[in-house]
Amino acid sequence: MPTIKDVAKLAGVSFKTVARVVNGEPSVGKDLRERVEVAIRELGYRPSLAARQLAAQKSFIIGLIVPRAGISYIARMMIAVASACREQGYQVTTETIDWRGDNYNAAESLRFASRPDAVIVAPPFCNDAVFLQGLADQGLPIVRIAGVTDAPGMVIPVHEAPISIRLVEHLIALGHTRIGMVAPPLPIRASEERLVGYRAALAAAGIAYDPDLVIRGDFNFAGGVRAVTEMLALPQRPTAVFAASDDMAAGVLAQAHKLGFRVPDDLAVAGFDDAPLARMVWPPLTTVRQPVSQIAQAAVHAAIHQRVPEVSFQHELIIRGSTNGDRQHCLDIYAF
Amino acid sequence: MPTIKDVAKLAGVSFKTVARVVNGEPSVGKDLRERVEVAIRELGYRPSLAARQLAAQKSFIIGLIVPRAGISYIARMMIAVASACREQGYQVTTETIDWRGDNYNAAESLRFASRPDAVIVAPPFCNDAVFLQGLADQGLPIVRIAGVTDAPGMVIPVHEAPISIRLVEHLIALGHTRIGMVAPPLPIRASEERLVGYRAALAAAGIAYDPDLVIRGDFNFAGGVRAVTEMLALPQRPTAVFAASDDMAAGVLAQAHKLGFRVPDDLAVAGFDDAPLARMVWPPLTTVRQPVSQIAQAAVHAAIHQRVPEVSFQHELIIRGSTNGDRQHCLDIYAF
DNA sequence: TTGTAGGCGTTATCAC
DNA sequence: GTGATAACGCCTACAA
Repeated sequence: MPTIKDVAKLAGVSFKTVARVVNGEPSVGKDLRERVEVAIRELGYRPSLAARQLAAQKSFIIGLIVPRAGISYIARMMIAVASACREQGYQVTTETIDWRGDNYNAAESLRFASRPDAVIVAPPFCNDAVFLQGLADQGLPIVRIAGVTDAPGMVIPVHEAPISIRLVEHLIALGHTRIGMVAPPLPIRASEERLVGYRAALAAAGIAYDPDLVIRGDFNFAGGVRAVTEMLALPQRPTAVFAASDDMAAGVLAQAHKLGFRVPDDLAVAGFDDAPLARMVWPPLTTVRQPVSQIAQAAVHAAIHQRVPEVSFQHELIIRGSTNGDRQHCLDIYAF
Repeated sequence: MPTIKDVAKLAGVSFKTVARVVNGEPSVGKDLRERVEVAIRELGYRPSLAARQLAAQKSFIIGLIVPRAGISYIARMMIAVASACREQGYQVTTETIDWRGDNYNAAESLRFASRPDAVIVAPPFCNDAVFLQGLADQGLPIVRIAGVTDAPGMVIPVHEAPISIRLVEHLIALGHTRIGMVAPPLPIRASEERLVGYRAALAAAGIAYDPDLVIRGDFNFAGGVRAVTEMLALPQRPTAVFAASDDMAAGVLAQAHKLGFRVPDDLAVAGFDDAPLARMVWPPLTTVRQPVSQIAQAAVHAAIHQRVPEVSFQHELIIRGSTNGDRQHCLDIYAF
């Protein structure tokens, strides 16, 4: 493995000049710069991360903290964060925290061996003040994706109420007036806006809010199954259900099938996330696609430059067979 | 951040003694060792990875190369490899390669900035000799998960024929004689054994092999849709379909629904992988669970010690509503 | 614009 | 058993 000195020798310059070229500093003569670049290519030189880390007292690593549940959103986030980091010459190390219910091993999990320069914290941990304080105490700059509570760290704001309104408006436009909601587990998280949007859309359409039609789930398949079972047993059952995640929507769908309801004729179903799953159930799910890669880019930028960029994210309403009756398979390859 | 010298000063020993304690070398007196351990705890000292990397000329990092498609298998593999590495004091960096069809950017993708000490290569790349040679040329030790072709690197052998036989036997025991197969895309990969097992089980039961009933898919949902469409149009249609992945099985299932076939009454369906998806479609899929974490552990061991451990892996047949008629939701939380 | 000295926190080598 | 001393490859000063 060639070192900076090998390059310097071959190019006939001091190693500091090579370092300047490598780091893109402007103060290098054109001819020297070219000689150095040729030598670098010749030798296939790549700077040693370890040496840079040691000398610069920076790791060039961004930590990413995600839950172990909810694969598709995580996978998308991991991939998006990784590629955003790479563009900036950084690496990612992902810390996957077991999250079952509310019982997870907080700050202790976070003794990153790699000593990241900053950490990006995804939901739901981005709203756990104790957990975040533990990170802050380690002196780590923190970026919270979709943070809503009062806690240490920069926040990448994500607002889901407007798109949720549009989704419910879509259901209302189809003629539904009894619309159930499988809501997010806890009020203290960004996803609560999905419920807020639901209520706003109903109100705007002059439909009374019926608390019996709102049941909180746990973002898992099982939560959807349970919630819809309960709803369908009501004297005035819903004719449409909006689940706050695709996993829960899949539970709603499966249970509807099991109970013999036809979708969307007897019961319309909509989800949230546009997980791969959404296209693989039958009928495919109407849902909302999150701008994950934009969010990831903003988070990485904030992590590296200690400043949240000013951007607004564009969610997308995706209408499929589970609501509008146009029963086609979605055969596109899933784009992360 | 305390250094080894801070610890040494506090403990009143030379920093080399501290290093000996940290690295678990036996040649340290009992009293000194305890003094050092106390000092380490006192200061919350953790050795700097960067410095170790630089001095030892090792990165303590294992590279993992996975395709971008097929989320659940990847996610499980990533998590399993990461935790196996952590147990050994190593880190992982995952390189996700875009793989659509056969057109991926091979060796170029692999200039790991982190200079891993070894790389673990998952399917399908583990059977691409050119690709692997590119890695080998970089001087990287290679571990191939489920490698079957002749190529550089150690191989973690995975055999899927026996469990495939059991799966098809299960279908035969239910009375099926016309059993279709949505086969893996290419013969040159470990998953081909799924087809081999299919044929072996049919032969053992005295059922003639009908090439019309075997259609190769691409491991994606769309492949399952296409394959089953073709099969169901045959003069003598199958009454059961074994798809070589859960994604394809989901395609089979969705298309069966769309065409009005009842599952499993009109058509039984089975998959492979036990992806989260398998429990979220209706009816839930009969499938095969891969021992991913055992495989990952073996691979990590091989990567670190340059030697493949002698282990055999235990696949598991999981029977659900898509074949046996016991139509229950599987509500367990997915265990990676 | 270019080059030199010193140090970052470990491991490895060799004395004691 | 224990402890100096020299690397490891690069960056940050400062000097020329």
